[in-house]
Amino acid sequence: MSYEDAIAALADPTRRVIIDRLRRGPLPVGHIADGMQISRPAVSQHLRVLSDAGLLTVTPSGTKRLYAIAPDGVDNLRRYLDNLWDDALAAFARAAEDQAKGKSDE
Amino acid sequence: MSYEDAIAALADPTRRVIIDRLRRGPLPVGHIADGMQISRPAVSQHLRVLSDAGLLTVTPSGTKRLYAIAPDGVDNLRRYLDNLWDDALAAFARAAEDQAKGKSDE
DNA sequence: ACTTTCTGTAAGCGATAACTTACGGTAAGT
DNA sequence: ACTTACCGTAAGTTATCGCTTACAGAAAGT
Repeated sequence: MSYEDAIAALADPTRRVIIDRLRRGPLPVGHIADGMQISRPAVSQHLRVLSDAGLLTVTPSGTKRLYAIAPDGVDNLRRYLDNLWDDALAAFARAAEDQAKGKSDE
Repeated sequence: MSYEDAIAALADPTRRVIIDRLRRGPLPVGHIADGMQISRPAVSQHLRVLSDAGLLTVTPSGTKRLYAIAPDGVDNLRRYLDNLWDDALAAFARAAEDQAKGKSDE
């Protein structure tokens, strides 16, 4: 749910591959695992992590389970980075000013 | 340098604490480590990871070394998430449409 | 009812990551 | 020249993570 879990989930390359496969739309587990170099249970475990992080939603459809990217989860992380971006720019500008005035540090 | 390294670096809670301490401006290593519950060498190791990921810049100043957030590095990650956000929204809208038409999956 | 399909979970193993202490090295002050 | 302050790196340990195989369960078809 929190952006902390989301960024931890997206830190894994394999999970980003899974996310990439869901960019076009929802897919069942088997279809996601097809062509991947890891076992299907491994994919299931990754899907669990992504779901717990609020990045995916699940909708059962018969025996299949459709996974889809949850926009809200992505937005959480996006806002964190936007905030960090703003602060970084402000600090950068301030440091440039201070250096022009001759101050080096605190 | 790449957003992959950046997201892996920011996945660690301790490294996010370090980033938070640099939001107001550049700081030397000792000042960053003060008040933290891990040793100073541990902080140094984290700073190395963040630097390698392109999230920090280093400017030697006497015996001290000033670390600062690199806006470019943050922006890399920001763009990745903006892209993912766009795709997620489009896929979400398409899935809602498809469901309205009665299609369940592929 | 039985089989098939699709999926989640448990147990166990190997690799990696984060931490510690100890050491080395550079810049400034006396 | 010597000391002090500040910092990075090496070596070693412990915990966590990602993977595999094996098993269990639910839904649909025959």
